[in-house]
Amino acid sequence: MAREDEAGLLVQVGGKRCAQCPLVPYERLSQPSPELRRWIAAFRQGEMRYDRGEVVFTQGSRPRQLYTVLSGILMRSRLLEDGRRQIINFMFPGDFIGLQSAVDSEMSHEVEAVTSATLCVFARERFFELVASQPQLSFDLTWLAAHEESALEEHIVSLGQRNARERLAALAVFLVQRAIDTRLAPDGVLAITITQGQIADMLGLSLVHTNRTLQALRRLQLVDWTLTSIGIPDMAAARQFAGIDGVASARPRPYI
Amino acid sequence: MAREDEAGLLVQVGGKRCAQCPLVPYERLSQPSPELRRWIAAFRQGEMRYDRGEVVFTQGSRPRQLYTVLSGILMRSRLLEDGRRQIINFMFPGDFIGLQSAVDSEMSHEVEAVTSATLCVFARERFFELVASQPQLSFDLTWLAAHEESALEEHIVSLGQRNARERLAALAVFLVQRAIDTRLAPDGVLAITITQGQIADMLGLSLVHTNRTLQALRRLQLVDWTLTSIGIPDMAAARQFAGIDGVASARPRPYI
DNA sequence: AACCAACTCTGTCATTTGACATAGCACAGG
DNA sequence: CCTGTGCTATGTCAAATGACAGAGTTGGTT
Repeated sequence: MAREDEAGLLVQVGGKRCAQCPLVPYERLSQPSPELRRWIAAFRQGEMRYDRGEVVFTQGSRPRQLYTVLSGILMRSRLLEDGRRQIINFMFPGDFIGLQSAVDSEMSHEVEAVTSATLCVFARERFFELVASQPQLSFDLTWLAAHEESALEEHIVSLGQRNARERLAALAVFLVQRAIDTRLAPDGVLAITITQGQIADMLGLSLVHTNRTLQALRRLQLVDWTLTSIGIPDMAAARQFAGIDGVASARPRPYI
Repeated sequence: MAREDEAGLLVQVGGKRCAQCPLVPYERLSQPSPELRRWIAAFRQGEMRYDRGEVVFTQGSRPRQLYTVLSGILMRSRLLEDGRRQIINFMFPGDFIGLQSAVDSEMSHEVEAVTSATLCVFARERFFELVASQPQLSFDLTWLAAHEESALEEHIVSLGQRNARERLAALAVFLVQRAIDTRLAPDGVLAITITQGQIADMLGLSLVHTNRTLQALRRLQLVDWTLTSIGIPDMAAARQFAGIDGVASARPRPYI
C-alpha cells in the first residue's frame, strides 16, 4: 500500500509564482498582505505534485518539509500494527500539513493523495524563523491548528455518538461543504474517488455495513455517494439528519 | 448539569507568584527561562479555582480568558442537541485551555473540572501581543496544539478501530500515563473520581456495556478501575492489549 | 434510624454491526 | 476476446453492543 516519499518531484519555482498562487481566487480564504506574500515567496522551497495514492510521508517518519495544499485533496491516516487503519481526516486546498514535524516530533500518521494534488513546500528548519519574524503567520497557524482540532472533535462525536447512517451523512456533509468552500464542487456535487473501503476505515464501520448503509441513504434521498462523486440533494435535510449544528466559522480561513 | 461561569473566583495575584508556580517541580515539563517567566508573570491575570463538576466555560460561548492548568484534572466535552454527550479529552497540569477563543471563534466544547483544579488566567485580547512579542511561547503553543491533535487522533483510533475492551484499556493507559508524567500518580495508581457514565460518554459505549467490560478487564487483571481510582497492574501488558505503540515524546512538554 | 441521591451491578431481550462467502460489474492489458 | 483486478452488492449467520428494568451499595443528611 505505502510507497515511499520519492513519489513527487520538488519543482523549484521563483517567488514570483506566489503572486499567481492558485489559492488567490478563493474568496473563502483570507489572503495574506502583499508584503507577507513576498516574505512567503522567499520562504518557500517550491512545489510538489502527487498522483492519487502516492504517499507524502509515512507514519513514524520525520519529514524535513512542511506543506500547504495548493490543489487537490489528501487524507491522513494512522496504522495499527495488526494492519487496521483509521483515516483521521481529509485535507483541502489551504490546509497546512506537518505541524508535528514543525515542532520536531515523529509524525503520528501518514499522508496520502486522494486526488492528484500539488503542495507548496517549506523547510522545517526554518519554521522557528517563521514564528519569530512573522507574528501574523504564527497567529494564522494557531488559527488553523485550532480549527483542525475542532474538525477532529466533530469526527470524534461522529464515531462516539452517531450510528452508521448518521456518520455517513455527517461525513458527506463535511466533505461537500469543504469542497464548496474551496471551489471544488461548483454545483454542489463533489467529484472525488473514494472507495467504500476508505469510507469504512474513516467511520469505523465494516466494508459490508458501509455498503448497506450507503444504499439506505440513497433510498432515503439524503446522500448520493458513488465511487467517483458525492451529491447531497438537500443539504439542510442532510445536516438535520446527521445532527450537525452547522455554524460555519465567521472568519475566512487563513493560509500560508 | 451545567452551572454557569461565575463558579470560580478570579484571584488577583502578584507576578511574584510565578516563581513559585506549582508547575515548577514537574521534571517532565520544560521550564521557561527566568526572563520568560517574568514576562508571563506580567501577562497573567490571576488564578481561578474550580471544584469537581464546576464548568469553566460552556459550548458556544466566547470566553474572554485563556487558561493553563496549574493543578487538577478537567475534561472537555461536546453536547448534541438531543442530549447526547461526547467527552473529547481530559486535561492535566500544564495543558493550555482555550486555543479556539484565542483565535476568536466560538468554543465548540465545554470544559468542566473533574477534580478540584486551579487555572492560571490570561486575557484573550492580549493573545496577539503574546504571539508578536514572544516567539518562544508562540512556538510552545504550536507544540501543545500539535500534541493535542495527536492525542485526539489516538482517541479517534480507539473509537474507530478498537473494541470495547481495547478502548477501556487504552483510556486507562492514557490517563495513568499522563498522571504519572504530572506527578498525580506517584505509585502508578491515579486517584480520580470518574463515573462509568462518564467513561461511557468518552468511549462511545452504553453505560451497561461499559460496566460489563470494566468487570471483564478486572477479571483479566489488566485494569482495575473503580469509581475513585485507576490502577494498572502491568503497564506493558495493558499497552500491548490495547494496541498502543507507546513511543513517548522525546521532548518534555512546554507550558505557559 | 430512616431517607435520599448517585452510583454500580445483573438479567433479559432487541438491535446494530461484523464475518464470511460469493456474485456481479467495469475497466485495463495482452 | 479473454483474463485479471478492484470495486460494489447480497445472503446468511454470529458476535458485539444497546435498551430497559430493577436490585444492591455507599455516603451524606435529617
